[in-house]
Amino acid sequence: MDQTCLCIAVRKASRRMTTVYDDALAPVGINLAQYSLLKKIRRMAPVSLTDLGAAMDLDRSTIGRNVKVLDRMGLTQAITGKDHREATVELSETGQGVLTTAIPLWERAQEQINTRLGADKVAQLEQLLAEL
Amino acid sequence: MDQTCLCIAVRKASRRMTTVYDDALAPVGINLAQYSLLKKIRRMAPVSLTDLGAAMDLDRSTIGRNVKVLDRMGLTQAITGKDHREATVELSETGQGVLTTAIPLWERAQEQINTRLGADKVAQLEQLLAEL
DNA sequence: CTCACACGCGGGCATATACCCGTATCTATG
DNA sequence: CATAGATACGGGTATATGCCCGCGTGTGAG
Repeated sequence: MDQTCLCIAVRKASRRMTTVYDDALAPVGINLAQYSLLKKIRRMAPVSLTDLGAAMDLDRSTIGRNVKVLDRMGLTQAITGKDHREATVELSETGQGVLTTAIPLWERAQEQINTRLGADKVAQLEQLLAEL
Repeated sequence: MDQTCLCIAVRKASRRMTTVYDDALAPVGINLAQYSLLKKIRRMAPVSLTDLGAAMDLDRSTIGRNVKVLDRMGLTQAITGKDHREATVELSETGQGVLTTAIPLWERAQEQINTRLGADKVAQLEQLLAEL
């Protein structure tokens, strides 16, 4: 008997669900990870990479690299503060526009999942995941 | 109000849980993704990369690259069949040994999650994830 | 004021993952 | 049998992610 591995199940679900959101966001040229990062930056801006990492539960270096991509896309910009160690970032105007456009697309993906699973099960799932 | 994004929650859970399993498996020098792949190869061997990909819900090229790593580690080996297009793989003896050693470690990680969440909630979670 | 230590990052290294294209091989049709 | 179309991969390209190391910057203890 093959014991199911919760971790593998979660990873698989993660991949699949990410694809749904990525597809939904494709028209604006960003993926879910970038969307998530943009939203966080908007909320926290101006924010250091370290703080972003802590808030998103991601390694600082990961944030650094991902922000670099957003920078290259012109969606974010660095701000120079007093502490010359910090790389503080905020959304560019383009970034704000993209995020605004992206939100309804993201909501559509949310609805897609809600429809497929049912709102109560989604809530249940969120609850369980939060306990991990 | 910040609507929680199920996808982001799943991704976060995936990262965190993967770390737990990766740490548990570290003593044998493999991570969860590799463990999962080795187990699948053992069950299906000799198996083509395409079939592995289908079984694991992963892109074929991803399987190819991941198997290459296992190959380099000496855990798997290629078998030449009649169809010269296929890259059929199976576990090496070392790979079998590593997998055998890894299983108890993996089980410990399973237990860790079970303890933290409770068996019933784990079952619930698996159920919900399967519906995605 | 200085210097040791803490802090914030970038870059190196490695894996995981996906998509696309080109090549090699097989197969089935004419 | 010859060739068009289907298959199976490998490699290129790009992102996401983590860990570790080294460098530059801040800061507080003496």
